[in-house]
Amino acid sequence: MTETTDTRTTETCAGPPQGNRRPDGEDRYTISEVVALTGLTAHTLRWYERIGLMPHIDRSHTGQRRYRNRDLDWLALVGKLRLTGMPVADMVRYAELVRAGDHTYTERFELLKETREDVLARIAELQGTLAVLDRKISFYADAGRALASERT
Amino acid sequence: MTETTDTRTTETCAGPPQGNRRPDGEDRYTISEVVALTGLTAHTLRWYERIGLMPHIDRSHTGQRRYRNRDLDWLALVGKLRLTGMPVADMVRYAELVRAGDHTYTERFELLKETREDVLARIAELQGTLAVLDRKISFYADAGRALASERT
DNA sequence: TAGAACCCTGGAGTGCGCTCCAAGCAAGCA
DNA sequence: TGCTTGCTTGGAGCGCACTCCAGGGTTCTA
Repeated sequence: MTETTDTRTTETCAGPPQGNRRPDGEDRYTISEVVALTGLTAHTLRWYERIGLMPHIDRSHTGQRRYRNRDLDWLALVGKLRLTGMPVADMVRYAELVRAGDHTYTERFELLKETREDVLARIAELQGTLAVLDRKISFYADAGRALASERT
Repeated sequence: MTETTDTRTTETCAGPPQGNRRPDGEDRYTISEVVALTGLTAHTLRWYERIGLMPHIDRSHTGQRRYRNRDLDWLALVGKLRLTGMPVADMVRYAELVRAGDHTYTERFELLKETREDVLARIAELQGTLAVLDRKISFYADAGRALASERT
């Protein structure tokens, strides 16, 4: 159970495996392939690397990036965390913990649990908003019917 | 059923009435009172007004803002919409429709329905993220137990 | 009547998360 | 061989949603 395995190569951790991936060993994607697979821009991918949100990406003999399946898995997790509104700085912190090795397990655990609480709170907030929207929507639906019947 | 009534004075539209409000007629809050009631900063309140997200706020004889209950209701709605991630520009658009009068009912209706769909999609995304987090959290919980038993 | 606390304005500044640019190297192909 | 397309870098720029500032007027309390 290595640090790489637990956070980056088990694709069950970041959603179902995406279709068009190459088998391990031949998984060397160019940046534009990763753009197509993730929906991120090449700018963003390079920026993620610069700020330490990505591990060091393999390079071809001429220095071009060659992403691997585990990098895609990591990007999938980052994408999920981004959806929660987690600041990029916090994700960088998590990435640093992963790089630091196994002794950071508990810290990562705590960080994930806090994030989980945040997500639950966000969902509750959104459901509150949904209730407000539904009230207003039904108000406008009634108003629309009233106007329609006035016209007839 | 006036335009003001439908979107700003019916407090049932923006959540339960907050406790410490004054009765209509004596509802003239200073900006710092609104700060205390909403959690927004005075800067933000003035900025909302400048960009057209607030209606024109009543002024005292010396030009100081005096907010009314309907303004608080509107701010409560804005707060809810903000939680959905709706861009301020879209909220300004909605505010403009409200100011424009009753003939914008259907447009407001459509806007709210779209927002509702967005919120539902956001909730679904967050629930997907929650599933990922739960998988990772239980992984770390197991890893923690394994490390603990190794040590004994 | 003084002093503290509050409020006003237009405009400039901030932090975040990208997004783009310039200048150059590399790879595939007619 | 030239042409097109793609990739590289550090650093500058952008849009959003605030956030703050300077310089001045107002209101409240003692």
